[in-house]
Amino acid sequence: MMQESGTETKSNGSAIQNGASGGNHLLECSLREVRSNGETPSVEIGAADLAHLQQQQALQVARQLLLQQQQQQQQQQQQQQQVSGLKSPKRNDKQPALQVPVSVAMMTPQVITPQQMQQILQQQVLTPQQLQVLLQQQQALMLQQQLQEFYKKQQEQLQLQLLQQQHAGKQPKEPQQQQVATQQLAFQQQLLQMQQLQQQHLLSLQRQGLLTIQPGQPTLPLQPLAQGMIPTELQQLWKEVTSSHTAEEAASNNHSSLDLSTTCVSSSAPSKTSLIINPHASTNGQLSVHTPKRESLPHEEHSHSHPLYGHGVCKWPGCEAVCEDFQSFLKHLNSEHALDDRSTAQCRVQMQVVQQLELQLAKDKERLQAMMTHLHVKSTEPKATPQPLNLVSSVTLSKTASEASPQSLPHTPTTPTAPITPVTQGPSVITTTSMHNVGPIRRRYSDKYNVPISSADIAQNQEFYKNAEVRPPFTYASLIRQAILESPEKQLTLNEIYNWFTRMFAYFRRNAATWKNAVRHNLSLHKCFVRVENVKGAVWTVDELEFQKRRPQKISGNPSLIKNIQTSHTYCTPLNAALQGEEAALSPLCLWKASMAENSIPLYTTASMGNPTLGNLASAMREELNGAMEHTNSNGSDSSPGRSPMQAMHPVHVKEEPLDPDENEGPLSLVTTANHSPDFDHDRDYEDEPVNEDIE
DNA sequence: CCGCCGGTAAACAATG
DNA sequence: ACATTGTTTACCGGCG
Repeated sequence: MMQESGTETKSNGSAIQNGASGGNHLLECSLREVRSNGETPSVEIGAADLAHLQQQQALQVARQLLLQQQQQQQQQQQQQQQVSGLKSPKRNDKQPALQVPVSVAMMTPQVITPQQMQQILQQQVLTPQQLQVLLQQQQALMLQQQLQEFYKKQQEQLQLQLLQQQHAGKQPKEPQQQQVATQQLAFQQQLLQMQQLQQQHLLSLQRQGLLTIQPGQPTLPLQPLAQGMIPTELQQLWKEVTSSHTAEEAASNNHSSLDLSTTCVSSSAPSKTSLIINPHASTNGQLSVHTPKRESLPHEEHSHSHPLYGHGVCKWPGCEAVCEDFQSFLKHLNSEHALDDRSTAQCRVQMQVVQQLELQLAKDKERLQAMMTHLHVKSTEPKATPQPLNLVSSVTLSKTASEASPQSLPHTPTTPTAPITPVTQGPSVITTTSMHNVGPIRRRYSDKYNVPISSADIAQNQEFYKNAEVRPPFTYASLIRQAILESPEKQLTLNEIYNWFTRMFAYFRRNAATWKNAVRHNLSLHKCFVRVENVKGAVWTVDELEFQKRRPQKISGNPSLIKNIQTSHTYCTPLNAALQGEEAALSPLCLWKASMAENSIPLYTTASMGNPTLGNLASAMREELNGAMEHTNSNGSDSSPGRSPMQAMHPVHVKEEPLDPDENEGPLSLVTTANHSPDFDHDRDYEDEPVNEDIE
């Protein structure tokens, strides 16, 4: 009925309806939502904006790494080619999964130098899989370092200010000193705060079991990560800064006076450079990448290395000021981002961003693991695997995808390939540079592309959509049908259908108004949905026959596909097989799978740019690979996916079973249950939940 | 180019 | 009066 959808509908409805006049773009909607949500309580500054910018920062790091890796991979590829002659570009990933020193590389909490990386790569010590992990670790570390550096700079700035004040106000004024002291205090408090946050983060990770390590799997060096932020270290840094500043000062004084008030900024800039750079850079050998060398170095160097500067733009969260050269950047940095409330607040936010990223990273890693496991499982199945994937990918992406695949292979870090099986096409998916699809919403998809599935797959796919705010590549009709069929009674009220949507798809948790309308529209429009009067109102059921009537045309197109589908039945659980027997064309189960393959590389991320809940890094990476830089994936992996397994369900209002064609529940539901996903309608599951850090 | 399909928007009625 | 549910129409874009 209506009583239950309350909150959600209201909030969403208003949010969207207000602005969504003509534009039928969810993108816009999501943007709007984000915007309206930007005003999350906690943070004073436009959290969304900050988050977005900060995300970009993170992306920057990822980008660097990716570039590195790509280059290295290219080299690697070249080597291979040299060795293997003209051998088909289609290297079959059989890469004898060298179970080698991964441990060394993987477990080391330190950032591996490019050289080391290169060595590793050249020696082919690592499988792509391992590389992926490594990459992720590296990213995490880089982030940590960035943050660390950030803090160092803050410290330095503080120090600098201190110096300046001392200089400027030669007459030591008590108030000034006090001020400085308080600033120091404040900053130290921040450090402590940071520590606490970090610890909390760790704890939460542990609670979530993210810290538990899968046996053979090298996991994130969380420990080291945490250490990277540890207060003691930071405080040590602080000390270093404080103690070394004299030396610094001396050095820098050679070039300019520190007195900003009297000296024009340009002259002070270099001094800052030197200040910013040195002391601590050395404390942590890993920082070499980012640490600008002394001022003697060409500006390019600086611009390359300063994490807050790039592409002629200040990358301070929320800033984006244009600075033609590094010098002016430094000026800007010091003038605009001095140690004040705003900066510290931003700093705080950045901290949270990093934490989010870490969390996300962990999750994504888990997901990756699941994906790989999944593929592994699948690999045991005959030929099914490779093709479908390609098909799927080519569907959403471009047709060039399949062609591109061979070459592109090396690029894909996410390739689940190696140790597992010849899954050749992973890459193709990733590499396809088609971005026209980003545009989002419309895809014609997997309806047609059915892929063999195992129940495990389904579960994982479900998990995927539950967490990832990716538009599911299914038609509304398919989804509605699925929802209904999943229900114990094969019938649902409208509201229950809504709830199913929100429960199963993060995407629908976010973009509410339109899809509800669409659901109603579909229910009414399609004959296959039958409205049945019920005691407690009306429920919707599916007329399978009707439903399938429409399908045949669709799938008719591609014989090979059909073939796949048919073969696929074999692999489906008996129940599923029964179900699929008739509706191979549309079995949502298969859809799940297909989409999964498709979406493991969410090109068409629902771009909600400023989403406070950061986009997930992996997606970002993929996008990077795809060149789709502009579309950040709002992951709404709001860490609150399948919660509320609530098994208690509304007592049966069993009425009629209009259709028995399949009294079998699809395996989906089986799996679902197994997977703890809340299978039944619980009209409140998500409504009371944080469903929306976004939806107001 | 056309027709089909699916998504979106919106108007409207019925109902609670 | 309002929200929900349900129906219907129109339009758009992708695709075969």
